[in-house]
Amino acid sequence: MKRQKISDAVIHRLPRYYRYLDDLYNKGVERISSNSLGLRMSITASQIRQDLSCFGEFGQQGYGYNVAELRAEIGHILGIDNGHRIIVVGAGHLGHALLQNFDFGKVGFQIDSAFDRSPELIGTTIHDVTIRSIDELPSYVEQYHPDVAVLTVPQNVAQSLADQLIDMGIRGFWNFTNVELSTQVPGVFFENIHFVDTLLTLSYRISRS
Amino acid sequence: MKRQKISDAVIHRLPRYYRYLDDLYNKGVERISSNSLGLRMSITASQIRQDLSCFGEFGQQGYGYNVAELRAEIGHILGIDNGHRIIVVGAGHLGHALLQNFDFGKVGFQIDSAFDRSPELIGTTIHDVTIRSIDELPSYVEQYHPDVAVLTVPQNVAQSLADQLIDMGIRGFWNFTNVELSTQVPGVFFENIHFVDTLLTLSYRISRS
DNA sequence: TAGATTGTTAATCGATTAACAATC
DNA sequence: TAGATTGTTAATCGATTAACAATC
Repeated sequence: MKRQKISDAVIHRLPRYYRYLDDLYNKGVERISSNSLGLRMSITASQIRQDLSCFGEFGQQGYGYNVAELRAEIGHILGIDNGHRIIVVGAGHLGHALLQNFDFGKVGFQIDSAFDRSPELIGTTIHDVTIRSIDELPSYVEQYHPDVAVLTVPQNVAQSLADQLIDMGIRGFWNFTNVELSTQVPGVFFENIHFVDTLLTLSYRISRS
Repeated sequence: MKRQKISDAVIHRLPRYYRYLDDLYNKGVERISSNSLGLRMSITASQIRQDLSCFGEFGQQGYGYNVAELRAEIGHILGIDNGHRIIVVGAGHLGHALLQNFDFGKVGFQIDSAFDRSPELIGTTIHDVTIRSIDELPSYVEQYHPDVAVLTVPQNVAQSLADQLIDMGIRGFWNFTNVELSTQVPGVFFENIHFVDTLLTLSYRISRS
């Protein structure tokens, strides 16, 4: 096992590995070789072995990988078993859609609460998650120390809200506001979701085919 | 200008260039050098010039780039001015959120119609887009020839629906179903949006900080 | 003109792939 | 055991960065 900085390329492949292994696991597949996994994922067996070697030795010569085991190992690397707590800030349509459809528990996130400013939403429940007033956010965070915030609020409040949340101790932002957030505070991470980028990539591809 | 295959790395940076240039444009900035753009975007000036050189010569020695012009050029490369037509298939919460919040027009997509199976939704209007019965989909596509379909339907119908849509002539899928879609048909492209991947990347990062 | 900044070529760096000894 | 397949080292390939002549 190599001990060096893990490249972004590798990190971004991990969730995909996890998805495929989870799928195999749910189908009851017991073992798989880097070769056949590579075939399914359209990548080389070499790359899979190289990637995994950054984190340890999970296979066995002549056998391959045990699906359940490798799935668990990659899940562990991704922090799925850390019991991270997450809150949803902004319960408009997008926040609503995520609360309704996204299985936070499946990737190890415990979702406690959602927050909104709109009086009609406060007190209602989506998929067992209660929507609270945004005014309760500071005391809530102080008490329960969630790790990550899903940001589905209007653009104009995004950065200032993020700054407040960072002050309160939030360390990760799953940011759907289309504003590129940033901070000076170390140890805080953003995943900025830019829907428009993927649609433009698609636009590019169909434009020259 | 180099004439060669454009790498995926370059293609995926184009939408980001467009976003930054659009922002500068809206702020009324007239010109920018590769150096100062690179500073803003946290990439090297060299990379910007190298990337742009795949598509033409858009700058001027001693001056830099005209923001409005470069924005328009990259928009053109991305196919923003092709007047692509797009439909939304599935008007649940996520489809609803996209119809409500996403500015399709801003990236050159004309959104005509949305489709759902649920009787309560059929006939209603979100943001000027009428939701039609999914039964009308074939005749609609035949008549209006949309290019791209946004897929926000349940997982179990995703692939079969995609196959049907491909038969009808749809060439691009903005796929939010979390099913990795594919086809043998050439000239058809998928952008598979995996929310879970980005959240897991975030999980990874906060887990080791 | 002089200074600034491009587009492009060459150099470097890193990521992917190939090869293979080790071993289950 | 023999065959299969790993983990790792070396080779290749491609992407990023640096350098600079061209020129606005």
